Amino acid sequence: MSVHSPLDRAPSLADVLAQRLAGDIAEGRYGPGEKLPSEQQIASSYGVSRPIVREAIGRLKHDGLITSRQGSGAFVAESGGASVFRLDVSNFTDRAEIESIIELLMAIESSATELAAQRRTEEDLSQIGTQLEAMQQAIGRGDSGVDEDVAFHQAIVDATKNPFFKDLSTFLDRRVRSFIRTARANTAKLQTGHMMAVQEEHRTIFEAIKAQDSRAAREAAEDHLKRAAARLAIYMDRS
Amino acid sequence: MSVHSPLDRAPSLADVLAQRLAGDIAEGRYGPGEKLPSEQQIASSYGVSRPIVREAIGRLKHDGLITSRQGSGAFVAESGGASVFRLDVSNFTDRAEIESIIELLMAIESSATELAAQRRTEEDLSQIGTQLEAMQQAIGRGDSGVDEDVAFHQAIVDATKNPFFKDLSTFLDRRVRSFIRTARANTAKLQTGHMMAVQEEHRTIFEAIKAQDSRAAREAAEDHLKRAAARLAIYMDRS
DNA sequence: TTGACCATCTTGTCAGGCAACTTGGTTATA
DNA sequence: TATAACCAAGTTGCCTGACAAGATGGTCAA
Repeated sequence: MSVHSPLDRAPSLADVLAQRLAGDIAEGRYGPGEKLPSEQQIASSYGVSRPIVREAIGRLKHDGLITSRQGSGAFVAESGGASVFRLDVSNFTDRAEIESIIELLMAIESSATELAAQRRTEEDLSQIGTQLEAMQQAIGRGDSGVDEDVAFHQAIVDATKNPFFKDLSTFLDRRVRSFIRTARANTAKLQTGHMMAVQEEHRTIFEAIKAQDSRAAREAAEDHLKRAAARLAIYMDRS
Repeated sequence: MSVHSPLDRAPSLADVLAQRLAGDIAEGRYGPGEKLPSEQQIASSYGVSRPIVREAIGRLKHDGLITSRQGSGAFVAESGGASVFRLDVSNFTDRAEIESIIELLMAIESSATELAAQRRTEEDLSQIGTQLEAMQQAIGRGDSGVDEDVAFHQAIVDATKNPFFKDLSTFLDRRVRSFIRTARANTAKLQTGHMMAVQEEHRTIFEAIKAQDSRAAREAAEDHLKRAAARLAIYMDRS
């Protein structure tokens, strides 16, 4: 039984207009700092109403592609490109895309673990330890332990004090978590053994962070993530 | 002489409304799959007009936070959180933020270099080699070589065949590049020596990728990026 | 009980208009 | 002539009102 994707509706006019304008900017038809035509002109030249133009421009503004000044006009943002990066993983069914995401997650988390080992305070360490313990108890209860697993990694990422690592990791974790959940549910027989292994790997990471051995922390994280990815791949091959 | 930032204007109504709605969703006031109030209701309850509500909702839709169906209503996206990640580095003046970005860039590029060593085709290798050569010629011409430097790393990231690495790295490079440019310009006396060193480090990376030695590639990339960050830090301390 | 049908609600789009702000030229003054 | 005040046109920000298209729930007839 498969869940139907929400069958992508016809994109709204504002959508296609925003995309066309973004394309025009990307292709350099409007250079950096250049003034865009007025909303009226855009509206008439594209054959849509001004509210549509406003909506499209508002979107580009939101993405940092353009800035507008009341009474003056809308201008393409300075210095090559947006100030906002959009990571769009909406088509989450493609296996290649999932693997790409997991790769990105591995890159982030292994680096984060290394940094965490260098920077962790005593409080960070206690937080991570708490999550490690929570995972242990989840195993004892026979829970899936996915939430505790994610929380453990989140605690590590928090210790880097780098908000970008944190936000990106939170986002990627969210996107991957449902996969992990179903994977663990569908491999119920192997679950206990797997989770004991996971916990062992977590403990190795924890000890490295505790010892502030960044190199060991990175290697332990890489090892753990590679194994985790392999465990996930087994599930994906089966389904 | 400092360039004034465009002195952030009063945020538009749609902006603050979008932020409030996003906050409501993040805090779980509207659960996943739940239906939002109608545009009319939102408009009257927030004291704004419907076009403003439309603009705000359109923004959230753009970010994958909600989906709307004509005739039915707007619904919070399923499965915890957006399908689009926004990396906002608009306040690029804060030094801590710059360092965080550089850290992220280092994490991405060192992992990318490792993957590139594993996956590079002959064509990838020749592309990377071409950029290495271009950098050499830029040094000969006395150019800054920033563009060639970036192109070299881009060629490596391309070889990973991972679009997320590529897009993220392109974006981060763009944001950091202007800094590097000014840094090299302001350290003109050290420039030649620095660039020879850079080129040497690049060659080490290239050789590792050529030999498909992923471990050596990662270490060379890490070494190079750490040195690059240190060179940048020298400039930032001076300014 | 079941099926067709319709009133109602909601979103998508449009038209027109007013207020606030910017800009460039015009005019009056020193 | 040069300068300063001023004004008119253009532009964005926002609003009201309206209609079309699609979805939903209830009603009524078979």
